[in-house]
Amino acid sequence: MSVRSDAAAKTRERLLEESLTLFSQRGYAATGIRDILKAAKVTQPTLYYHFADKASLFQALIERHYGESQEQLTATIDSQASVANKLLAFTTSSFEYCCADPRVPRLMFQTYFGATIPEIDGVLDKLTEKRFRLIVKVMEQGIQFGELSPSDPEFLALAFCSMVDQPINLFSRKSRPKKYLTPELAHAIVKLFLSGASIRTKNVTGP
Amino acid sequence: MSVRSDAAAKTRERLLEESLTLFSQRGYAATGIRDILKAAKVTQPTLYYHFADKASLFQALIERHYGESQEQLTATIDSQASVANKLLAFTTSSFEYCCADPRVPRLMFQTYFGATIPEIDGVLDKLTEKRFRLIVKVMEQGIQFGELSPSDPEFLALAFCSMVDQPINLFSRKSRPKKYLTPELAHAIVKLFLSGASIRTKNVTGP
DNA sequence: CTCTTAGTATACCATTCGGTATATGTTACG
DNA sequence: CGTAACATATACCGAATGGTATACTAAGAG
Repeated sequence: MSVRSDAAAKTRERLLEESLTLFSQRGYAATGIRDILKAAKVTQPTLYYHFADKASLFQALIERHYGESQEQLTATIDSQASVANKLLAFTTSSFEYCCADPRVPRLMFQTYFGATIPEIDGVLDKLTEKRFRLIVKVMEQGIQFGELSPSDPEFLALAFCSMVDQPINLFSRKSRPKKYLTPELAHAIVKLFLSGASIRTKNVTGP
Repeated sequence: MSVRSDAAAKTRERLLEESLTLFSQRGYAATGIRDILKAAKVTQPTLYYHFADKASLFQALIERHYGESQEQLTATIDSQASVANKLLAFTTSSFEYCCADPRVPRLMFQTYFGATIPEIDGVLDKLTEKRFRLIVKVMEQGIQFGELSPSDPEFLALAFCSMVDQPINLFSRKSRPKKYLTPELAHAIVKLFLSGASIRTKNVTGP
């Protein structure tokens, strides 16, 4: 790494960092290139030296952060043996990741659930699908090994991901996600998913 | 109703109808006033005769449709006695409402979860809060009357609403929401919420 | 020493945005 | 009949958009 290209990497980094802040706050469409330039203290030709256009900058941003979180998540799940613990690890890890830098989930959810942007469309689809498949696998294991009652693993994954992601989505928009996305909440979600909310009276399945 | 004001109501209606289609597809920011004019076959001064500005048109649109769905939902819940049936009615009713016109939930979720739009901010907050409170009440009843095991009713409502709303949000973006948001899915969600996913082995609470 | 990299500053482009102005027309109601 | 409601057509506004062009510079690399 030469001094020259090292400095270049730093400006590139500054562009990504500042655009993360702005995109996550105002969204892709409402964030002007000039806003980013001002925040990163860079002139317009410089931005177009590092990135082909606005969409490329955005895409680079998404892919970097999604890759990060995906790796972390996979490792955390694999470190656990039982399905219950895998799900708990998935939840707490997702919560922690959100609390560490709420800009990231905020950008993701906002882009995924917000208005369709033609230039960006489909960028997130493959990435979210990958994360979903991770949980489907866990559910399949759970059914196979007798931890979960036999049912559609895709349905279970959808329901569970909903219970995890919706709170992240909601609270990452608030001022203090850390106040809400606690380990206690993670635990409560997993427990509810596994055991349900109803009072269980003499409902025995075993012999 | 005079003939005159009746024709006026029809143009107003046409503006709302076409803007619903466009806003739900492209979102508020990306939908230009000119797009709406072209679709509704109306000139610009006419729009500004009926609505003060773009934001007012949008707000009128939101409030109309949210009011509709809210009334329907409250009535459906009240028509049921047990908590289990209330939750099932809430879910199926929400699904049906989405299938009847996916543009509506699509607009709602997109606006709520999408990028913050200063002119619109807070319009949906009170409305979604109202819907949430509806479910909190049901949970409180369920705990009080011994149908649900004692726990935080707000947490239960959050989890349940997540399981219902996230699929609506996801599938209202697809081409055929009716294929996915079936009564069977509604039933499965309620059952999962009440009974959980784990195999229940000799887990008796009663005497 | 020269060439390339990574930048700056400034100016400009066409297009679109939400919104307004003005002037004209139709038509139903009092 | 006259007036007010509801509409048309056309033209315009300032501001902002994403993106480009030109000219110039600092400095490390070969």
